[in-house]
Amino acid sequence: MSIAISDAEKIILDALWAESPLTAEQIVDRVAAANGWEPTTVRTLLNRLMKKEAIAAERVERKYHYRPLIERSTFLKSESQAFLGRLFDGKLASFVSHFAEDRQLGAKDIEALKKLIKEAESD
Amino acid sequence: MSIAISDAEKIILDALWAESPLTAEQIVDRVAAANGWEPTTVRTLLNRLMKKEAIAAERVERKYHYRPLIERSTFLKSESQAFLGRLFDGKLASFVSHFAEDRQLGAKDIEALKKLIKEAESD
DNA sequence: AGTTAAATATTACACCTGTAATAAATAGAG
DNA sequence: CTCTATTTATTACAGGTGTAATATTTAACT
Repeated sequence: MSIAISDAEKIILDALWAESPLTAEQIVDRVAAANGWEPTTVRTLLNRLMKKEAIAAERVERKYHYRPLIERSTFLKSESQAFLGRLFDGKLASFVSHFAEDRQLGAKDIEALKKLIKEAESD
Repeated sequence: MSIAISDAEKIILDALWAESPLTAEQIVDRVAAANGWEPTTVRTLLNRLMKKEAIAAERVERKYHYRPLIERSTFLKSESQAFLGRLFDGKLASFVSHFAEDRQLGAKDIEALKKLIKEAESD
């Protein structure tokens, strides 16, 4: 089941992936207002992430300095794989195809895809 | 928040998308063993899907005949959008790019992507 | 009409998640 | 040494989810 990070927990991880280590207070500053959270909510999420060993903390004076233990790219990869597996039989092409059918493919997406293909082929 | 169908519920929906209407018993036959579920578990999931109005049932004699109320493609679309939004800022290209970086793009994927691009452009 | 078998409906229960409030520890101020 | 402010830790609580067991309804049989 991948790494089982909840949506709320991921917001904390995002902050730590952007910059770390951070103290609890700094994390509160970065995410609480934007999500309408009380500081205690952020603390709870930090504790849960600790328990899951998704982050670690080092005590410096009286404050903890938190840093991520799992890498962003690892997380994205496992979530992506879980998503494709769950809905599209693990196949990227099925997913993109479904997307295209729905006419949700924008010009920008097409440009990006072309570039990726070129890179993948020249490799 | 899309349609909020849980993983277990989706397994039931998959059966109904493949064929419908089906009776509870027929659904049990199709999914229980494969998932290690008791028949009552399947009933519970059917009831929850009813409450969510994801499926409907018609009583024929003494059995209900279930059918999906949400379309598979609608569901896939909303799940896909939620996934891209949650992890890749809503951008398909970011997702594919992350995928490519990881060298998870297979020859088959590239073929499929090329075809899609051609179709999208000739459109 | 009473009993049984089949089907459906209700209830259960633990764990996860979102969202905190409250309690405890500890360092610094007086 | 005691009080207070800061920080961390513990507890809470409702709703969703996985996974069922039990209870009720109902149609059919004797």
